[in-house]
Amino acid sequence: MLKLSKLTDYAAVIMAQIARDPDHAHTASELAARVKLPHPTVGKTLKMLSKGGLLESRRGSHGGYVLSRSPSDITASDIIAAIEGPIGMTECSHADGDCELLDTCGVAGNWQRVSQAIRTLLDGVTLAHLAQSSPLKLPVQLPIQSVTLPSAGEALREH
Amino acid sequence: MLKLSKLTDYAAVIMAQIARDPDHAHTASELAARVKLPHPTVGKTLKMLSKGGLLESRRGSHGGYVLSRSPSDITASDIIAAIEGPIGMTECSHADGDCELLDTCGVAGNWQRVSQAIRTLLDGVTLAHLAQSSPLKLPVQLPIQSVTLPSAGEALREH
DNA sequence: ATAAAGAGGACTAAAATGGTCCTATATGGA
DNA sequence: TCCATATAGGACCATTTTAGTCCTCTTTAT
Repeated sequence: MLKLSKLTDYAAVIMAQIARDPDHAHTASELAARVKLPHPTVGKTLKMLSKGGLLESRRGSHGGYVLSRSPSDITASDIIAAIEGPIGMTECSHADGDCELLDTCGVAGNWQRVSQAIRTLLDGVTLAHLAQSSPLKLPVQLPIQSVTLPSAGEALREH
Repeated sequence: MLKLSKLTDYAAVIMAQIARDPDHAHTASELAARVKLPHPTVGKTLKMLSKGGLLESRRGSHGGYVLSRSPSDITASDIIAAIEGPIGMTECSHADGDCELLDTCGVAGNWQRVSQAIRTLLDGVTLAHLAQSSPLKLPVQLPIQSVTLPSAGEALREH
């Protein structure tokens, strides 16, 4: 279902919490309590976000985590990539893909375009957006169809 | 990684095969040979696509599968939904979600918007697009940012 | 020194996924 | 009519992925 993993989901919620109070460090236990999830799980998630460069950590007493950039400079793509690795719909979406069906497949290139479009979309959603409590006011119909369809209709007739 | 399942991947390839030769029925064995995948797996995939209303099946000798609509009326969303169920990034993206963290979460509504945007994007990609052998010529940068960002920046300052 | 924190990784349990196979049913043709 | 060829619909198992826990080590403020 193109679903995010639970960990990614947690990550978003946790990042949003931090973003709403960005001026001091937050510990794993504090966040676990606020988000009502078990401490070890929250800890793990925070470590991944930190490794992914989205959080700065401070060890020792009075330690914790702080955003490494402003909420508007952290994107949904960043968060997803930190937990799940590079975003792509198919094996062959990333460079290292070694799909031996490539010749019979015939759709690889097109899926890659679609992946790219989704990535671009997620690049446009920032932590600042996610953290705001009232829903984002995106237009229900994005003008994507008008971008992809005309060229596509013609392209179909190319061969 | 927002990845499609392998089955969905197969489904797309198989649908594309059929779309390229839409005028007669294709059997599971024929498609399996063409796509170089095991017959049982292809059979399973075809059954799902048929149950999902994307293929019409004819039983018995000279049976097989035909597209139930024209390739330009079958979308990537349709294919994904037929194999993986409703498209949504999070549990709470669909109506039946029963996430008990909703109050502490604070990002649910926003993820739902993002899901919706992705769905809209995938609605705009048809089987006709996927089936064409030369890559879709989507602009690398879709103008999504210019749609989502301005309103979002203001929305942030609302509270 | 000590208590409070994160780093890193090993480990287990549970769930999803991929893949196979079997039986039943429908259809066309000899 | 009978047979070969298809799909329909599940049951089933193996594998992988995911979620979650735990332990030990290092860092840091008091």
